[in-house]
Amino acid sequence: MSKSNNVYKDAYNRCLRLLDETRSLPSEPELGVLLGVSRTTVRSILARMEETGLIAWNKRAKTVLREPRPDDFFPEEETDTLAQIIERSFMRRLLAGGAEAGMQINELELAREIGVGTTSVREFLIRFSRFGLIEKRRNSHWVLKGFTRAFALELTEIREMFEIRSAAAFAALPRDSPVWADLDRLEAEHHLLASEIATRFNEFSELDERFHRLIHRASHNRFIVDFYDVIAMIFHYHYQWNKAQERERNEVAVGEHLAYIEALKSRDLGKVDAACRKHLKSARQT
Amino acid sequence: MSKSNNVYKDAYNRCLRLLDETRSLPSEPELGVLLGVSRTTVRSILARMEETGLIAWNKRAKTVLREPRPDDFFPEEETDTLAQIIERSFMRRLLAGGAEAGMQINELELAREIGVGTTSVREFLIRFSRFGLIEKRRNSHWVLKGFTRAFALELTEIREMFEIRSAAAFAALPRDSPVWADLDRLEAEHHLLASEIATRFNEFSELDERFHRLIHRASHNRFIVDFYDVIAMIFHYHYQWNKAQERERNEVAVGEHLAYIEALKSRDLGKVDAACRKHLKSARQT
DNA sequence: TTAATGTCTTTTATCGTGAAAAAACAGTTT
DNA sequence: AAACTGTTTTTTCACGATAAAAGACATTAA
Repeated sequence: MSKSNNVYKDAYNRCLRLLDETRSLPSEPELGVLLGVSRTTVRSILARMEETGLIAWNKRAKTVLREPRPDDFFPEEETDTLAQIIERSFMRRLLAGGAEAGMQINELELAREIGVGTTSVREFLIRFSRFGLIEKRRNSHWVLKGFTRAFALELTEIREMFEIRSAAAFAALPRDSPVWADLDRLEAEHHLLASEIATRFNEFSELDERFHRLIHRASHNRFIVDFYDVIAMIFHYHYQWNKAQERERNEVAVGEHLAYIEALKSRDLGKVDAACRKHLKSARQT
Repeated sequence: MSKSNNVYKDAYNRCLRLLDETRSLPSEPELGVLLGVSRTTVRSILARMEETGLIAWNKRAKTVLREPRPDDFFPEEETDTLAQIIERSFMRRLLAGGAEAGMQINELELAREIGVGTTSVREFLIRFSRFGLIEKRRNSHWVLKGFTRAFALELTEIREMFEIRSAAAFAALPRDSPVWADLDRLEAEHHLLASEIATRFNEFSELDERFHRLIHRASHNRFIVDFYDVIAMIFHYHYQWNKAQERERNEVAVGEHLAYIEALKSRDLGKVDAACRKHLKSARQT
């Protein structure tokens, strides 16, 4: 079992959803772009669709024969990357079990527990190390630094520096920059969400991330943009863990975002700074 | 050839230098701490030293029999980590050959060229990616982003933010903090280097790194401290490449450092800020 | 009874290998 | 000739295996 074919399975599932919309599928290269996979994978997908009677495939002609049924889909859990699987297991362990600082992490044990090879675990840990939660002892084990208060404060400090600077850069962008249209679109989504906050409050975190990423991108600095990965990762797991007053918190945040957007659109640096700081301050509480 | 014994060889060489100073070696655990390796490795070293007639080893007694000769040492190049070897090859390729942005990086090709397994190259690239010079396409190759002017500017922007903040934190440290003694020591070293700048100017880069790392550490923020790795890496290879007016540049920098140290010692935030900015400004030129 | 040495076990670092996926090449169709 | 399909080659991803190095346990000396 050297490599799972999750790329194929995931693309297959997404391709099934395309069948609902059309009578016939586009060309192989076009499908490849659409699904974000190579033509090799596209052809495997088409081959199976033909086999299961979903389409008739003859060279360029790919006619849809029937609607996909639920059992045509591959199970969700088979579409995950190994990296995702490892990350989830690791984070669960970290959040659920005792995640005391100083604890040592054992590659082999982790690999056995998750049921994957050691190489994948090693590579995951190396990638994960940039989040500042673990550290490597040369020729030896990894050390957990813990989800401590100190960590949160250090993260927040950088976040504030970067966000304030990015917001200023954003406001200074010329009127004809395409980001203003993006901002308008996000503003509309915020209004929509605000009006249906009672039922859709859990969709906020996704919107939140898109909004902040847009702002950070205005810095035109790869280190600032990349750092948002750290923030996003922490937010992601923090959300899953701490659901207390989620609705209220999100409602407040939407309001702050709207004020923040307003300030950005005014292009008044003083206002931007104030709105940004206000939002960050309330984010800091959690 | 699953794993080279460079840890052993390097520790062996360092242990040879200890023989000059003493008549007999300390206990195994003590030696382990001294050399930074496990007792297993210490015992391999002792075993070989006994074999080559350097010491007489009987349980606790480890008497030095003769001075080490040059040919007792393992060749320098055999003491390098695989990671170091890969990094060097990679950087040489990057700096020497055409390092145009957008170029693809091929794991397999790199591995073959350097003569190592693909796993090691992969792990190196993952670690290296945090420097912001390369980027991964999922399930596909790495893309080189290039040593461009933009990269230098983005790096400088963050560096300035972090350094100014760290310097302020440094100056605010209480009088009884041990860092002041460290600073005094560094100041003395700067004076010494300044007086012998004609012959020792190439030792500056090492001093420079220690100085800035001390300041960054005062931020007590792991992200700031870790970021200095990026700066140090770039400096390291930049120095090797651009030796023009090295002496003059370093002489100026030593002077700026001394003024900077003076400002820190005054604990006057205004002065610190000014000295820090001045130094960063001239560093920016290059 | 503390701290060393001697011995055995576990973990890390690295490689070769093979399937999945991408990419390159060659031949067709419009 | 531009864009597609068919076929072959190359690269990435992940595994198990193995030597180096670390770590744990048992024994002995001071």
